[in-house]
Amino acid sequence: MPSNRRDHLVDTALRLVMRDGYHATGIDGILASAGVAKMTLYNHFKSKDELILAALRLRDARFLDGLKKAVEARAIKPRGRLLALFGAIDEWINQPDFNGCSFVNAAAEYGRPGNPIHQAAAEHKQRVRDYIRRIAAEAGAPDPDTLADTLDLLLEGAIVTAHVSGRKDAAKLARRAASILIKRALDG
Amino acid sequence: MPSNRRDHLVDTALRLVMRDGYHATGIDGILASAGVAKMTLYNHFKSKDELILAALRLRDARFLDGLKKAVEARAIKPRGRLLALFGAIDEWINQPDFNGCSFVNAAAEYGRPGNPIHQAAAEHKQRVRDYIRRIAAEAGAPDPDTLADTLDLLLEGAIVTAHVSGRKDAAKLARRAASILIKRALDG
DNA sequence: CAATATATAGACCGACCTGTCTGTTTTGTC
DNA sequence: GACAAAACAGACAGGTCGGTCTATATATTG
Repeated sequence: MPSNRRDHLVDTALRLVMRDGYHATGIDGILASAGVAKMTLYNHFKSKDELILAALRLRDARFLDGLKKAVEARAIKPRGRLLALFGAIDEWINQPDFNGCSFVNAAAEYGRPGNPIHQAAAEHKQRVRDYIRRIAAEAGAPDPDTLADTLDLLLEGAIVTAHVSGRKDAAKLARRAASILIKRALDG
Repeated sequence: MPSNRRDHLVDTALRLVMRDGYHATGIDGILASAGVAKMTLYNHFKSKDELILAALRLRDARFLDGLKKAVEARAIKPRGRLLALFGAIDEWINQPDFNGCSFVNAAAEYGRPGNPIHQAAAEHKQRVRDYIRRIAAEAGAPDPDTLADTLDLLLEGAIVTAHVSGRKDAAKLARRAASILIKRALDG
């Protein structure tokens, strides 16, 4: 039963690390921004890394939930939903506060694959891929794994390109390529 | 005419930030690893950020040079070279010390697009895209820009997926999708 | 050899870092 | 209103950060 303050702390930490990065965001800044005392943090978490892990779990849940809702609102049939993935990402990367994928950024700062934070990023990406795979299977793809992996590559490419290069059209571009690949995978 | 010590410093800085990240790599560590005095650094650079910028310029030159050489060694005809891009990236991401794209990682840590380091990352990506575009044009693509942008998305997706998720087959997967898209763009 | 530029080691600065501790105040529950 | 749990503010510790400064030593060049 997590207390309200714990949730508020995690939410604040997530907001700040998404904006400023992980190493660049200090404990004191999070506490000041949340209006929470230091000992409250260390009563709920063993370390800054544990707080970050909780923040990433929150981000994972929110992102997947939002993605699913956006996709399902945009299309009913599975094939349409595969394309709707790119519409949802397009909307996201064009938000003014878009700052790249928190998990890619986390993996960038915690580069070693054994690091728990890096691992959490990998697990998030796995969950996204699982979701895409499910839609691909529902669409009747003969090889839903490969189709999901391929579409996921395009999505990741669009997200990272939108961030690094500021290409706001990256998702639309990815969508065009995806359309071809989906057609070929399902109809070919 | 840059002095040898300057080059050595930049080279050392690049190696360390590629391994450990930008904020996580301290000045003192770079100096100790390079065997160079602190004042030597500040005689050649105004700040740590300037040193990082020099390191990224070095990385940019090395990466593009290596990519071109690898591509040109793998195929003669432009269409083969478009596919060879993915072979080159495949080789890279399967190296044991692969730690993601330094420029994606830089953009992750210096998230604001106005930041000079972020900007250097964007410029690097632009140069990569320009190179791909040139090959696409040589291959006779009716719309080399779009083809290059699309292939670049797949490449970026493969690089980031290989790093975050440890998918060593990401480039091979991307290559398969690229093959379809190239065929369609050139023959379709 | 003399003169000048460059590199050296290392002390030092103020700021910031994560994490600990103390004592006080608020909060929630019976 | 009594009592206990939780959160409070804030000092503190030990370290690291980027960056400056001094004084010594090493190269380079005339």
